[in-house]
Amino acid sequence: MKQISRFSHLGELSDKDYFRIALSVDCVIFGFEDGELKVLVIKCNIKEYKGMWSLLGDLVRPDEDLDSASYRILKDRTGLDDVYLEQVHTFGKVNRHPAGRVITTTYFSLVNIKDHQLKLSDNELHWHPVKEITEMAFDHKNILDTCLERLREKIQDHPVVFNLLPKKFSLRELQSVYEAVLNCELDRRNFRKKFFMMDWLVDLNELEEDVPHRPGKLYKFNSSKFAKKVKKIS
Amino acid sequence: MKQISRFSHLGELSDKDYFRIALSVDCVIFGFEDGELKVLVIKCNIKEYKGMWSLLGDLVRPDEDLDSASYRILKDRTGLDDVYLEQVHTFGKVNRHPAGRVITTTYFSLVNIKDHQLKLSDNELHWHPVKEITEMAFDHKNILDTCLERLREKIQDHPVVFNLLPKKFSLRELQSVYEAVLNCELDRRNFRKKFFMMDWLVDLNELEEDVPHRPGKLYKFNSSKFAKKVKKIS
DNA sequence: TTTTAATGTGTATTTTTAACACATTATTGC
DNA sequence: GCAATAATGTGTTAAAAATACACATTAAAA
Repeated sequence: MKQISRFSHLGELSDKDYFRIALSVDCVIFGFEDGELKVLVIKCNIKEYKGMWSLLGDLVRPDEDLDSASYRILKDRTGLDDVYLEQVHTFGKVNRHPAGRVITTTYFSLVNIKDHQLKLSDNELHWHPVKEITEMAFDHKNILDTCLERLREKIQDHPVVFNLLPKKFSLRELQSVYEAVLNCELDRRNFRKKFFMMDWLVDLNELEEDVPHRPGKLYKFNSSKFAKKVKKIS
Repeated sequence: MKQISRFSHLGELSDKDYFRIALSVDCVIFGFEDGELKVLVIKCNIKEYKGMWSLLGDLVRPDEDLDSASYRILKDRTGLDDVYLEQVHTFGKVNRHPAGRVITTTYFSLVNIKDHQLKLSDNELHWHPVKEITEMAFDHKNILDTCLERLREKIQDHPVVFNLLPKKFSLRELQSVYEAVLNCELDRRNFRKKFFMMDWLVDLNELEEDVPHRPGKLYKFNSSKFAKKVKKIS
């Protein structure tokens, strides 16, 4: 490792001291199942937080980009490749990790749970309803809250929730995702109206199957027609 | 330094390897002067970017919180104490710093330039109009752009621009700040209407002095009456 | 005293958001 | 097969917010 000469005016501390901070990445991986927003968590096995849920994370390797690190964690854990990933915040309190100084950069991700059931053989891994999580290891509850808030802002004007759904979905399912994320009820007519106006959907001229009621039309996300001007979901 | 046992499953790399990433903080310090948005920059003296402007930054010390590090930089450089500071993004490309692996967390800050002219004796430090900066050392132009975009979003519904102004200001000055930040013209009547509706201002019943035209009324920021529901500035 | 250049104010129009009800369709149970 | 059920699908109206726009007032400067 070369000298960090840009900071050489700080003579009172040697470079060696500065490399005593570890950098990690934690991923808040959101999924949607049974009408609920869920998050992928794992049982913590360090003694201070034994048995509590924690987020998926790992240390950043010296030779990988920060974004690549989050991508690697996601891919290793879920087997998914083409996922939505967004950096949210970096948490850097001195004592946030009992084992030493670890600063963590957090990302949230949106995946379709059904797409990677296979990988969940690891029974320490678990999809947990976000609403029911009150406590987590480390500062992970705080991280989860921060990412959830970011997600709520994001879906207001960016077409990202499609990542939580299968390729083909009904408007009912789409609305259900919004309601789960925002934790509120939405007016069906206004909801549909807005989505048709925004041009985010393609009508597949197919109907739902195996639903215990009148089947709804199926749509897919229209990736080619991102509306420049976007509107809030009411 | 203790073992980072949470990550101990990663047997293929020793802990030592992980501590070869340095963590820095860079501050995008915005000011407002002569009707322009400015940013505090410093001449870069590492050979790869000799003479180019760079942001104010420093390595994070092992025993200080991440937020404290940004605060320290700001205080050391500007002498200001009670300033607005917000974390924006962490940049972590492997080769972003020529001297080695440095991941940087960036903050933007809003200060009133007039409040700390004294400290600017250091002539490597310089308030530069944001609009005129096309190139910077490292990835700092990218960082500046990211922070500017965040600032633009922020001022839409949060009362933060007051930090760029003196305690007492006219509506003209306030509008001028918005126009400088958003880089657009605003309708004076609508602008005033909205601010009065938002209840962010206190009328001081004083008039501007030493202006070469009819003096406007002076206001101060109403810190006690944060409106819950905020509106976009048009 | 006149000119200049800013401050200060109100209304009408358009756009967006929010509230709201009934007919239609496929499934389920009798 | 038929009735009951539970969802889908659709338009209008009212309220709120955003936008466009013009003229009288005031103090300084000429």
